[in-house]
Amino acid sequence: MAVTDTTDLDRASARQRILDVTAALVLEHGVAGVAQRQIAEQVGIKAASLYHHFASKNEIVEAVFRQGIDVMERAWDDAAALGATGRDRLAVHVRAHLSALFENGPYTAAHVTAFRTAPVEVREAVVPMRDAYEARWTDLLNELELATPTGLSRLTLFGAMNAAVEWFDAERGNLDELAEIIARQFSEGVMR
Amino acid sequence: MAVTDTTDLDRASARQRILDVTAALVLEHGVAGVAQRQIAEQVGIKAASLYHHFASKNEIVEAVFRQGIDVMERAWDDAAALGATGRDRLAVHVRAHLSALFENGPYTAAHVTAFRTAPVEVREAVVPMRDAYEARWTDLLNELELATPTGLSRLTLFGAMNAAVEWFDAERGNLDELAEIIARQFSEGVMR
DNA sequence: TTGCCTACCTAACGTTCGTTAGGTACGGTC
DNA sequence: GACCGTACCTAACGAACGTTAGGTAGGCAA
Repeated sequence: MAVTDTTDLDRASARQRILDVTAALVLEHGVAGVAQRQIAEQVGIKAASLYHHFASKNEIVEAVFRQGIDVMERAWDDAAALGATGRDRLAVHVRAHLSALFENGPYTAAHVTAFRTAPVEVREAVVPMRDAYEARWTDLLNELELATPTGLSRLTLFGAMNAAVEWFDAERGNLDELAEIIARQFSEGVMR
Repeated sequence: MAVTDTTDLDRASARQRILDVTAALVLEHGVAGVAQRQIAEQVGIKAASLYHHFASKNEIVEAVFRQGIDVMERAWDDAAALGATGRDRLAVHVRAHLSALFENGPYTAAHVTAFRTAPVEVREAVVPMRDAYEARWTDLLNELELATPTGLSRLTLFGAMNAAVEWFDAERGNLDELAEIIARQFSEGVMR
């Protein structure tokens, strides 16, 4: 008595279309700057129909933020599978984070720019997922034994990477180059 | 027939109180997330009375952003007056930028976090002022002859510094230390 | 054929938004 | 004492907000 495949796909794709346009709008205007009527219009439905897929605006925004982390974690896993060592390991993961920001939809970019000003309930619901991703970086930086204290280097490194959202042009820029430069700046003091 | 001093002061201080609470609220919630009634309440007046001091919400926000740049430029000038050379020059100006972010009210912090998602009209009006501040950094980094191309190093450096808004605790943290660490990370390749 | 589920719709709710009109109380100027 | 500008106020405007109630059209199941 399972639901048919087509229904599953339709339901999933409608949901995904809503999240796609919400992520793009949130990236541009912030959470409070996006209206559900605006989301609905770009999806091609009426605002009230959003409630067939999500229970509230906050729930949509929360799903966008979660997917932003999903994208980062998938990029991390792909990078880890490369099996790089020492300084290269840092470069590879920096490249992966930049990939999440620019090569997999607006989710991660929306997350890193809009999370801080989102409603408390949304933030609190997403914090555990965020922490898990940050912990991966903390572990990596610890293992690399940088000259700078791990906590600080993670925070400034995140700053340098995430700030690219404000200026990097995904059409023209070269992400490999950017990743190399950022990794080099942060890898003084790597032991092995 | 000049207006009396007390009136000038009152007018200026009322205006400044409005900007103070607006900057703090914008830093926390973003431009779209702040209502004029909320600003007015914290100032201790009614929303309609804001129009005695500013012509619109956008005008208030624009004034906040401009003051954010003012604070940065004053900090820059103070730092320049120290007459440091070589690597120290970078450290001194990094420290100044952090001072603007954390030691002179919420203006600069509000600017760097909320500018990107502000209404176009507001952004366009403020862009020339922003560019002037950025040009100071471009010149400085050019003179220091870093290994990394000037354009990129300015952008990642701004990222690392501004990101501190998201995590740095002005009560507990040490800005001198943070400035030292950031400057060190970005000063590999300084010639003299 | 009937009935149910899905994916939307129209219409409207109460609230909040930025903004305007038109006061009032008060300190200083003539 | 009449007058005027300043700094606020109350009241209200239309528009937009998130959200809810109650449809409808079409596909699938029995």
